[in-house]
Amino acid sequence: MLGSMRAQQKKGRPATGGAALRQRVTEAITEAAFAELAEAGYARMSMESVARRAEVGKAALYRRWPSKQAMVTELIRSKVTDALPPTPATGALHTDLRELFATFRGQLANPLLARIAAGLLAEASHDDALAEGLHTGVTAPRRAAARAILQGAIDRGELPPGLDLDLGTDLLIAPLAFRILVTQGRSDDEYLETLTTAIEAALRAAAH
Amino acid sequence: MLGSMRAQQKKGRPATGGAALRQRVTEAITEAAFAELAEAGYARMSMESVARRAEVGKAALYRRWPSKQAMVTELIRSKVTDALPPTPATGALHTDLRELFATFRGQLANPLLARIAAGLLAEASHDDALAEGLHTGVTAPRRAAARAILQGAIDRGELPPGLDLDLGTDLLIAPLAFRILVTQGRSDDEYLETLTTAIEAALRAAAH
DNA sequence: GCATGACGGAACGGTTCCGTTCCGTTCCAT
DNA sequence: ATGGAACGGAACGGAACCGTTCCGTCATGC
Repeated sequence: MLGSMRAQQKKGRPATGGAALRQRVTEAITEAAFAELAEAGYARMSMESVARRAEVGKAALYRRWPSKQAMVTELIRSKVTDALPPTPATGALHTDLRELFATFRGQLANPLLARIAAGLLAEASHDDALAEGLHTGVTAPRRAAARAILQGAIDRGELPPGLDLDLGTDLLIAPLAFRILVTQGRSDDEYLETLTTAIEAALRAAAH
Repeated sequence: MLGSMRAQQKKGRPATGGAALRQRVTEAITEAAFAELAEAGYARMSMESVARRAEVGKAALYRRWPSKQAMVTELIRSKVTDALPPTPATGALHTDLRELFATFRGQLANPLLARIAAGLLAEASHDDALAEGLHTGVTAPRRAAARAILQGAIDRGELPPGLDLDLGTDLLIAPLAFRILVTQGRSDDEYLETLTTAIEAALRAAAH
């Protein structure tokens, strides 16, 4: 998981025994890094503030990652791939949608992650490695899940075969993401139900 | 327009005549600032790089604005309020929507603005003044325009009175903004037409 | 035509940050 | 027990940046 954590077993070294990176320290750094990332954003976050918050020497950071960028991208990647994307298959479009929305809401509800997410999306424009990591780790699997739901509904005849899949996928992601990340309005169960009904109607109409 | 541009007419000063801030310099700074903002984002943009790009002394910047933050917020505000929000009133929901989407697309199509927009949204989380400026200058008028269209359609009986106006407004903004700013997919006339039809259907279904 | 003040350029002090290096201490596998 | 390595803490060089100040030059409005 931590790229630079390998024990650096030099060639003829006896390596009689010794100390290993302590997990408590790694956890403290991780938690502090996410907190700082949420409060300040990537550009304003400093390795010094992370170390201070974690009550850790800065050297402990650089013992684990070679740079600030490496640390952040790796933390994001592991955090995000932990929360695997869902692929509901209830057999009916309405309930599939409802479940998908509930899962998205659950993942975005964490205000820490929500604040970080907006910043990372912007940061990705100026950082190709980060953009790539976000795409394969976050965007792509979620779009794939959304697409699978649509394709299933088409196969069952619940949606027209001419459905614009790109537009359809946008409709499954954009309104909810927008509401939670930008508008920051309520997204309770009643809202989710209305949204589900509305998007279902939109999908049926979104054909060429 | 430029907050600190006032002539500083001290009390008894004769102010016999003299030099004024040269417009060419102001224009060069403005253009350079937007370019740097798009390439680097707010946090990475430096006053030095703006001055360098504009082929201008750094003092010329501080003669106009008291700080980096003041410069950026004021530039954004003036740029954005120049492009006034539209309020289509064609008398029919479908054409109103279509016109609104076309206007949004026109405003977001500028790739310079698009890159800046995502960065500013993220920045706003950490900068209350910027958030306030964006809300009153950008978000609020656009949401008001969207709401007006919906209310008109309700009054004409084209949409149910029970329509969730918050959700409806989201639906008018989120999918298109998401596609242009995040997905960066095509948004040609055919897409806009399909989107219009889909959202129209969603609105009719988005009632309590 | 003449004073006023903006101009480009350069330098500066002060701050912040990155990434490295060095301590003396503490943990841990052997 | 013992030794190797990670630990917290501190300091460092180097770089970047903000905002200010000072120049000699040059455009402009009275």
